[in-house]
Parts: sequence; C-alpha cells; structure tokens
Amino acid sequence: MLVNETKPFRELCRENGIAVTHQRQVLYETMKTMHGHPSPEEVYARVKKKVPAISLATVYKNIHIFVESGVFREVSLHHGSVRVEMNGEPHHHVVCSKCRKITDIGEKELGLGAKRSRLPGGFLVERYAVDVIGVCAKCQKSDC
Amino acid sequence: MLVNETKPFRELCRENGIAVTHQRQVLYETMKTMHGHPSPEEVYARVKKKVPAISLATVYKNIHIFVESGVFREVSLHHGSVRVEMNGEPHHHVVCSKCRKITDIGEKELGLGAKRSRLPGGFLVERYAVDVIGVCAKCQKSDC
DNA sequence: ATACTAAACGATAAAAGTTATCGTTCAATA
DNA sequence: TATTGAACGATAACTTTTATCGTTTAGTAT
Ligand SMILES: [Mn+2]
Ligand SMILES: [Mn+2]
Ligand SMILES: [Zn+2]
Ligand SMILES: [Zn+2]
Repeated sequence: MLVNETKPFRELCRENGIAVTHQRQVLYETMKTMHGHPSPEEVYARVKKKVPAISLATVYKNIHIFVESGVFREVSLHHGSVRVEMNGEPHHHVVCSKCRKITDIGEKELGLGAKRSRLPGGFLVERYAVDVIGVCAKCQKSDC
Repeated sequence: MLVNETKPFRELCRENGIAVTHQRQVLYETMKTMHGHPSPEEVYARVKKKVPAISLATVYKNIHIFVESGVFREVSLHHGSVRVEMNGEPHHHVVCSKCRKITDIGEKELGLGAKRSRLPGGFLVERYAVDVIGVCAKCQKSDC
C-alpha cells in the first residue's frame, strides 16, 4: 500500500475550513486508533508519545474542533457539573447540543422505539442517546 | 394542618442509617421544591437563604448521600470529564452506576422498547436513560 | 438529665478538569 | 519568497469536586 493515506484528512480539513497542521493530523490519526471513550487527558497521554512537545491546550482545542465539525462526538453531552434529579416520575431528557439545556420528556411523549425527527415544541432531534444505567457484572460481585 | 410533616424525613434517615441534622433536613426540603436539574452550586445558593452558615462541602456530601440512598438521582451519570466517541457506528451505551464504566451496545442487542432487566454479560439494568440530542427551538433561530 | 462517641459540620486547602491569555511559530495564499 | 491569520506551546486563571481537620452535634447509654 503506497497510496497517500493522508488525503482523507486533508479533505476533511478543507471541508471544515481548518488548517492541516502536524499536531492536528497526529491527533486525528491517534484518536482514530483509540477504542473506548477516552478523556482529553487520555488522548493527551497517547499523542504525546508521537509529539512529545504537544500542549494539553492544543488537545482540548482540537477535540472541540473535531466534535463541532462532526468528525468525532461526545459520548453523552457533558454538563460541567453534576445535575440532580428530584422528579421521581419516570421520564427521559431532551438535551440541546448547543446550549445544553436539559428538559424533561415523558415516556409516552417520546414514543421510544418510533423515533421522531422533531418533537413537540420544535426541538430538532439529532439522535437518541440511550444510557442503560445499572451495575456491571464485575461490580455485582467485587462490590467495587 | 398541624401534623408533624418532618416524620417522613426522619423515617428516611433511619432507613438509610444517617443522622437527622438540621442542615440535612433543610437541604432535603429545599431540594424537593426545586424544579429542573440543578447543580450543587445552585442547590447551595438556594439553601444558603435558609441556613446562611452552611458549607458547600456539606451540600456536596449530602447530595452524594441522597443519590446513593436513592432519595434523588443524577440526571445522567457524570463522568468528571468529557468522553470522546470515535466509533461512528450508531450504538448506545451501558454505564455502570458504581464504577461508571462506559460500554458500547448495539441497537439490535439492546432491543430498544423491550426493556430487559439483565443484559448479555451479566449487566444488571437499573434503568434506561434516553437522551435525545438535538437543537432546541430557541437555538434553531437565535444561533446561540 | 448527663456524659460519651461517632457522625456531621464548617472552613479551607488541594486536586482535577477546562478555558483564557499571549507571545511565538507555521500553514495557506499571493 | 513574503505576508498574515491561524494554530501552537506555556502557563495562568477559573470551575468543579474532593480531602483534611478541628469543632460541633445527634444518637445512645448511663
Ligand atoms: Mn428530569
Ligand atoms: Mn461508544
Ligand atoms: Zn438550545
Ligand atoms: Zn461496574
């Protein structure tokens, strides 16, 4: 394989109006190989092996750029702080990917299973993120 | 109404093996009246009006206790930092409420709509949290 | 009622995560 | 090759959360 494998990244940058820098490219290629759901610190640690002089700020800035341009995404929208739920009624949440506002939505109103592109109120659905909350097999025994 | 309304809280404390302190009770009563999905800081600001000397640390500690004992809950499990998703395949996530580990789960494997109490691998399902990600009506026009 | 003890509290330092600032370097374009 | 805005590295600042520790208090046994 002698094909120029960097071509897709250059295109990707042109499409999103960002420069093709060495750091950005190594970040992109490194992240693509990472499995799971790494934190910025974990990405930083990994990419430092290839570009030891890279700054943590650069990692953060480029993760934001990648997420904004849709190259990668956030696992679930991060709110910066814990949010507490006092409403005991079973319900789900509508989260705006721009302002991150959290709004309740009833199960019936959501119609789980029959996805809608738009909800009552005008909310434009990008995707449903289903978090199944519970206890993993390991924690069930090891008591964590 | 001259009935002792504090009785349920005292029971709740006894059931969970925690002391009935003034701060804890005011926190509980205050949080019960709060709508939406407040952060610890917002809870702190509100409860300070009734107990000006309360410490932010006490607010954090009691929120943890309330969440652990199931009195209240977290809107979606907080991971402390942003988590990036490089897997472009549409899938959902299984999150352990103890160790907070995030694991991928395919749509088919999840069987959205037909909830299971246990998933392949032994994960014990407590609840499904459905986040509908998208853009709210306000942000669609105001461009945030 | 009083004394005892573990739990809880307040104050605050420390840690962790993220963003902002700013001088320098570099990629894109002419 | 020269120009210039974007991106970079270093680091300070800020936000959120946890840890520490001396003091106070609730629960229990006298
Ligand atoms: Mn809610
Ligand atoms: Mn995933
Ligand atoms: Zn919005
Ligand atoms: Zn676990």
